[in-house]
Amino acid sequence: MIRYIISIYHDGSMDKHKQPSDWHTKVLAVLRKNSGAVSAYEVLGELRVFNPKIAPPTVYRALNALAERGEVHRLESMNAYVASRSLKHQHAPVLSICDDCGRVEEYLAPQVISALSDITGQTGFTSTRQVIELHGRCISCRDRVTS
Amino acid sequence: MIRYIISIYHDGSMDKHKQPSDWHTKVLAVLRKNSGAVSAYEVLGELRVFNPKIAPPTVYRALNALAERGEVHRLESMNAYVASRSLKHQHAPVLSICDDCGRVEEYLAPQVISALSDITGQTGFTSTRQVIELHGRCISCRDRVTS
DNA sequence: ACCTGTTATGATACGTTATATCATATCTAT
DNA sequence: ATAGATATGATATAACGTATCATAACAGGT
Ligand SMILES: [Zn+2]
Ligand SMILES: [Zn+2]
Ligand SMILES: [Zn+2]
Ligand SMILES: [Zn+2]
Repeated sequence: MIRYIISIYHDGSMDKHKQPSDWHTKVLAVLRKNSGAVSAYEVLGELRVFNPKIAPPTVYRALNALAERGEVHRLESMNAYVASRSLKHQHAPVLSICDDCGRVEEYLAPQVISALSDITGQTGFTSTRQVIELHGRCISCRDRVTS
Repeated sequence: MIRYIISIYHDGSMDKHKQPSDWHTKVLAVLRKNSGAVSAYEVLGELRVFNPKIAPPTVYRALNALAERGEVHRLESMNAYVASRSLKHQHAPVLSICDDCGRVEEYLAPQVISALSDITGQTGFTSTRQVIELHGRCISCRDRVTS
């Protein structure tokens, strides 16, 4: 059954919602613009374009929701976030972070995950979340400067 | 050549140093007392026993120095610290963190590290630091509760 | 159309984690 | 002694994250 609903707003709140309330989409767009890590407060700054009064909990709620859906990854070693590159996540990604240019790449590495579960299997530890982050230097940064 | 030095303090500063200034040792002791993650500010709290006026930079300096020497590990996914268990680190450890009891274990896993360098090797990324943290449930917590 | 319980969003305030900066003290070598 | 390098103390503030409560939107039953 399809219902057509005309919402009635008892105050001016409808106006607020013309500039629509889907922050998730906007947060994701900010992250996708960027090839590297973006902090929650950087996202917050960019979203002030749409609403100068936006507050941290709005951003963190969006980031957490997107992370649960696998659309963004939190870079635990940087307290920052990055948009996901690969569509499906069978398992946790390996994230490489170039400390020179900030670029983050994402790899699906079943061998790594299974090597990890070999280890934990021996000890009885049951892992529900894997954080695998590699810091270093990407190939273009290595080519760019002599060292 | 051995030199015997009698330090001369032009003010009362010698008294401050009877309660000696090696915070590194004290920070490490606090972490070793604990089988799990300890936040920098928890360490700070414990060190107030020795000097109520101790400030965050002192603790962070000690933690960073200890981490560089491999005596403690920073748990990036918890913004906390743990004393190292294994004496020598040929390479980055795998850290398992029980989200129930907080216990942290440390594994040396050459297979994991080499699986990781296989991946990055293909892309030209040169990794200088590896963060590998597993969240989940340790065996004693699994046995303790039915689930 | 109304009531009701549930979920999402807005808003305020606060808690936690980390560092910049500058002053002082200590050490080392000359 | 002096000077440069390194470590520590002290203050302030920046950066990151969440608890809490109020309001709004949504969906189901009457
Ligand atoms: Zn991804
Ligand atoms: Zn780079
Ligand atoms: Zn260790
Ligand atoms: Zn446990």
